[in-house]
Amino acid sequence: MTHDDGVNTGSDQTEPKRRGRRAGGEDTKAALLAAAREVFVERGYEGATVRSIAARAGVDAAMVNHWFGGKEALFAKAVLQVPVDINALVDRLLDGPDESIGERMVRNFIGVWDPIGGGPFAAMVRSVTSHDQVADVLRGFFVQTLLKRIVTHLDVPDAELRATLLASQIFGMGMIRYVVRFEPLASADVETLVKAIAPNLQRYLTGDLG
Amino acid sequence: MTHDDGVNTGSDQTEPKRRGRRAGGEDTKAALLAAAREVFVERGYEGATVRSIAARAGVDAAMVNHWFGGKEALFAKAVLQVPVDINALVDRLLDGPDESIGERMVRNFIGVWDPIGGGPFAAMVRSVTSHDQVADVLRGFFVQTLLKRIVTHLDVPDAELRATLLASQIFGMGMIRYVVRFEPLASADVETLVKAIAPNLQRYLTGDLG
DNA sequence: ACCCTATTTCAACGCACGTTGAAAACCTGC
DNA sequence: GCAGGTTTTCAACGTGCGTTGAAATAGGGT
Repeated sequence: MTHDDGVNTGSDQTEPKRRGRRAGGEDTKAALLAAAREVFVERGYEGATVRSIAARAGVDAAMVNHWFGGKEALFAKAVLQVPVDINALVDRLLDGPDESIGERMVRNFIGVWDPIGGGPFAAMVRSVTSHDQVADVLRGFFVQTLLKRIVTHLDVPDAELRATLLASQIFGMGMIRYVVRFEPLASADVETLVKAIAPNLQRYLTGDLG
Repeated sequence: MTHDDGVNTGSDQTEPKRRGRRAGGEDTKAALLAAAREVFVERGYEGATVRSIAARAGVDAAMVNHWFGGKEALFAKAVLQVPVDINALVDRLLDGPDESIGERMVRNFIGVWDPIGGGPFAAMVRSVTSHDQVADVLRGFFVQTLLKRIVTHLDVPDAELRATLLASQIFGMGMIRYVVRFEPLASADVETLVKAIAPNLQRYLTGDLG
């Protein structure tokens, strides 16, 4: 509530918007996708209305149906394109000595999410917990592209268990830092977190679990 | 969509439901609370409609307003009554040698959430991520009753940081096990998790973070 | 220039939501 | 057994949603 979408692009003329095809440079399909990513991130699936997305894109709500066929389809197209380039991220993680993978994980995770403010992280969690269809998609996605690559790179027993333990610590750090915001972890600098958390990740990766 | 609430309690008589006060034994206020907890857990705040909650309770939707004053108030009453008795839980955690607090944390956490299926845990997360008002309440609650007591019991530097690190690992384990359900962690038995996670918790509690 | 088609806005539909006021059924105290 | 209050259902309201069909406007081909 109490939040209005700023749509005015300056002109305060009272004439209705012109219809018909836009001037050359515009691409409403791309504008809708960008707006959808923003609004889905801010409000979650149910909270993000087609009308607000269209308003953000500066376009009529009917365009969502015309270009994507409906809200559901737009959501699929928009969200499944959101995830950061996970493969490149895993490359960076695995590139280097195995003894410092934990440290690189902490640095990369914070390096990715801190600059964009953690909002998208909270949105991802919101999607996972509130929209079963997308939860399944994201689950499969993470398991296949992230965990599987790490697992096959490690030459240790119980690789799958180690990978999920790893995920639990990273995910938990994200929850505390970006979603529930417990201090002082939420405001701690990278070096502090690396020194505190990396050794525990390292133990999950290559240490003795049992 | 495509999901109907089964409300029929057997009789297929076409006569409308009788009005007026119920027969003696019933307590619709309690029935609404129970139904609300279930439906809020299953669908989240926005997804849980007043009508579906009332239907689950076998009662008219207007009862929500009559007994609680509205959906918002019902949500507050229902959700804020969910949390397990945290104080008793902290007692159990701190009762014993400091060297095995980590192990007791894992055992107690799993002992609490596993029997109730993890659904309420997912609901808590859903509440935190989708409803700011409740997020604040829960945040204050956890910080004051859980973290503060552990912090004052520990005689170590950086107690607050240690407490939040602890929370990150426990919370993350809950997310992986109950919400996103990554295997094999989601199905691992308690002993496996104790051996894997407890040492890391113990390091956060009493180890060297520097 | 002219038609044709793609693009866009507009107005309206149907639906589901939370909420409300009044009527009906029940219980309690006298 | 009747009066008064409590509990419950019912019907309706207003709102906002996603979606739809038609009208309006622009560009592209010939």
